[in-house]
Amino acid sequence: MAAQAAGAGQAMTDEAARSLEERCAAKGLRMTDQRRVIARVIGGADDHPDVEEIHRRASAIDPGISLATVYRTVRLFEDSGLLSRHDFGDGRARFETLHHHHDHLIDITTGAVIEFQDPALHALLRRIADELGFHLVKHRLELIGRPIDGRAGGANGGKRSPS
Amino acid sequence: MAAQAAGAGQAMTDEAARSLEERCAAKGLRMTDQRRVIARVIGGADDHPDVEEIHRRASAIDPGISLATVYRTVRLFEDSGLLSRHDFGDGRARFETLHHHHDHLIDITTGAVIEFQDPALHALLRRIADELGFHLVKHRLELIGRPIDGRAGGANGGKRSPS
DNA sequence: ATAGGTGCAAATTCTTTGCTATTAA
DNA sequence: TTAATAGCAAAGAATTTGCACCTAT
Repeated sequence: MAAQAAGAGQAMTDEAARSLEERCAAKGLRMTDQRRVIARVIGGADDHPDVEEIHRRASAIDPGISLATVYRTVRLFEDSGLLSRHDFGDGRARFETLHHHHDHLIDITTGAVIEFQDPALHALLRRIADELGFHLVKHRLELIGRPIDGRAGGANGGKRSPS
Repeated sequence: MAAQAAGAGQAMTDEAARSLEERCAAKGLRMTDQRRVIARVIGGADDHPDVEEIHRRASAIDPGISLATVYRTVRLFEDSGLLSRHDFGDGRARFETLHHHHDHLIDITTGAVIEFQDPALHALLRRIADELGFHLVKHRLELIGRPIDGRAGGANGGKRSPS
């Protein structure tokens, strides 16, 4: 089987959070309380929160954090190569830590996001770019699908459905 | 060769414009002067203009057309299945008529958009969705690439660089 | 000490909408 | 005729920014 669902069962609630903080520090970023909290929130998320959701979760830990700071921090982390930003079709940007490479399939009926990875796909994309005379720097890909009757939610390994 | 650049040399300045107008009428849309002009602009474009650019080009033909009308028309055409909307990373939405299926590669150095189509890619995407338990409804894909030295602009068949 | 960060509110940017006058069918 | 449309300006939603005050390093 080429494509396999990924990202469902990783135990990353605390470990990845700390490593995001670590990676921030390693990048030489000034670590304020706010950034630490935001890093923990994003690193500990197993979904793809938008800025407001990150702010909501961060506020639960430290009520003083402003939305502007979340925007600034998320931008900073992205520019530092620690986060990736996604556009799932609703107006807002969604974020996740940059762990293993994967792409997303969006359930058109629920909005749920399923992660998958497929080496053959990446090889093909690289080859296509190459044939057009380009070195593939990165790509944006979302599949939009409708569950096949009978095996609908099966691939969605316990992921919270994002509204 | 699997992927081939497409969309560069089609003679569509007038023919596709008329056919977009025709398709609008065929869909039962009320054809106002504004819609006719906007249809001609979009149908005649060989690039991927955003709303402001469409408005600019439409205004050159009929100065009375408002931006709001362009937004409404573009939305209408999209909902009628006559247009596709793209997000190339800059904030605004880009549009093009829905002709043959293709995807886009964006030159990271210039922002130029190269169209390509690759049947093997689409087959693979369908298969991936299928393996995850989904019927592939549609997909969003952009490759971001850097020209390989020596054969840089070669694949870009006379396409206007979109700022 | 001080360059850089934060909060707040105001500003931007892209897009949608309420309302009245206009028009295609 | 009359329901749908256009223009205009005001409203929204997401994101950015100016400024005075704080704080990691």
